[in-house]
Amino acid sequence: MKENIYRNKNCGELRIENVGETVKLAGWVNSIRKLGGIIFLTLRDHFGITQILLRDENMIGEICKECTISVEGTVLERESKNPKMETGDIEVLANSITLLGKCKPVLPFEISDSVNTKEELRLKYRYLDLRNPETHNMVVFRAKVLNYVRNKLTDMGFLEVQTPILTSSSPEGARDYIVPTINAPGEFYALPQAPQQFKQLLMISGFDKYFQIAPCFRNEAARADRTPGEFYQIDMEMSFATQEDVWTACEEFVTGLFKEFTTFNVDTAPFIKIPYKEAMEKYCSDKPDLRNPLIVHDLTKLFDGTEFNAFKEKTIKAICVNAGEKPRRFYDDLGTTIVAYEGKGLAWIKYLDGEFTGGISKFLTEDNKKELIKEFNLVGGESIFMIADTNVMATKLANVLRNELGQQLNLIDKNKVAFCWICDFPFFEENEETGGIDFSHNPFSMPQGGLDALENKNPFDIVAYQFDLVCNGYETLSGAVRNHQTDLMVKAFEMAGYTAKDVETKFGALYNAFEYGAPPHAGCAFGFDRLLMIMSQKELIRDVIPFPLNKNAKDLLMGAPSKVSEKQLTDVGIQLIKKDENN
RNA sequence: GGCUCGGUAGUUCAGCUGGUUAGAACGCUAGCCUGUCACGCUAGAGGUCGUGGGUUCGAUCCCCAUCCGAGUCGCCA
Repeated sequence: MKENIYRNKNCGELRIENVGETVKLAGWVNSIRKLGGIIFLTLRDHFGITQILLRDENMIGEICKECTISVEGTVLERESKNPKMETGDIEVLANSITLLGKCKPVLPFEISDSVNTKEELRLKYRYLDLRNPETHNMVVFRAKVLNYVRNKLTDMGFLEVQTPILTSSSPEGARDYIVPTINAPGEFYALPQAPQQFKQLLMISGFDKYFQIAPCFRNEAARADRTPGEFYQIDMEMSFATQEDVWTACEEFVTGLFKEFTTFNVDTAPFIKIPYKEAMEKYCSDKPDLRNPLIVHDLTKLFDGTEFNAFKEKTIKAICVNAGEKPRRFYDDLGTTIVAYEGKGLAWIKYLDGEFTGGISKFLTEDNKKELIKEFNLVGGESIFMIADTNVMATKLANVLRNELGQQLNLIDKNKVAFCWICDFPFFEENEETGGIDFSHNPFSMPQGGLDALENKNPFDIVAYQFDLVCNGYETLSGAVRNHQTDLMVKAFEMAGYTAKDVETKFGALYNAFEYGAPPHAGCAFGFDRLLMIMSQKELIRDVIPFPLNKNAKDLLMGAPSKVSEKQLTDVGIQLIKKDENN
């Protein structure tokens, strides 16, 4: 450390070898312990904590916890060492102390216990929360990962390109954040939801492989694993590339990442591929947690013609598992969970000593029993959980049930990281309200079978070169082979109810560019914050973001969003509607 | 926007069927303490029970409204 007027060493580096040296440290007062005659205080900075010994009580003056001070003194070997501290063999006997920044005596929360404080308060005083080594280290970890991402992708031949933040509104997808401007009152920029069009344009410009740690903005609601407002993607695109090329590149990148920063038992490449349709059948989810071994069975056919009213004319999804000796309460609570997700209930039976017991067992016919034994290879001790509902609801609830059983029966190995590619996503989906055709995922992706498929296949049977990388039940990446042919694009949009003119106005830049020789290209984007969340085993995405917005996309520290002056509004041609007059 | 849970001291929480002066721990203040490291001991200060209304002899507690926060559904191509 370069010496200056405040310090010549940091608070994490002094060891037994330094005994006898005169040093100068600066940092925050972490704790003060007065023992009558002598005072121990610990000094904390970015690098660590060192104990300071004061032999003169008067030296403490008005210094209290969390003041910043500079201490000049001699390194001593401690009389009683502390093996829990890295610097626990030594202490610094203070010759002089300078108070640099005074702190109020009562803090909004104790720094050492900040993680147990109400989140609202932590966010309002985020600068104090970030003094806690646990939160502090998260920011350091994030920086290290960022650095690795840059180096690794650069080594792999990707070129980092920054694309505009002030750009134009994209009509598809999430709602935009819009930005007014004094240059064109009444007109608005939009913040990018993703650099999608720009990265494709870069491919058309002849850049071979692109990446960007890209800020993305979506004006949508938050979840525990989804920050509202803004987030970061590791955005990638490759020209003259196939789906497999993207998979290979991503597997190399992501396994390297987990190996570098975690000690988890990570799946080795190549990761297994599961077509969307199969994922929905086996797991009732397009983001299955493969650490969970449970498989969903469809018993609709098995119960065809049943006299059990709750099962009549319903889709039946079932999970069979040996739940061990669980009390009745366990089954009831699972049912409550299903009802909380708007299910009608949870049917269950147990198979013990060759007999079906409990729950709805009395409604089973002899045929039902035989077929159940065959379907699940029952040997005894199993419980079968069944959901009867509409196809959509039964699928949704079976997913809830699978996750719930996985957790409650401890079937999930927390030390494992399970990856899978979910591929062959449907290109179109039915609009539930109008019955019309909508793009199901990404209108820019390439339909498998090309123009021929678009013209001749049932639209809902067409799948796209479109994929997600799922990790422990989280969607960590979404990608696709792009559609780079204008005739295909026009046809696809036409099927979804748009005209060629619409395509040109909405995606003008990209549409025009495709007419000047576009390379076949493919790419993807990782959710950077979500990757960090998985790597650091956090349950809240806010725990991996230095200055997160709260659930309602408010910045409690800076007070954003906030009102602006009349002049600012006039400059950009905006007049606010008064709320009271609006009702 | 819907649903669920929550808001009590600086912080984390308890507070019984509605009933005397709303408690604990940590933190803070003062005093004592020369080897602590979650230091210890003694004493003390600190409350608009989110806000407004209602029921009641009486409301932290029950009801209504409202604000704030979290989770979740919708939403997130």
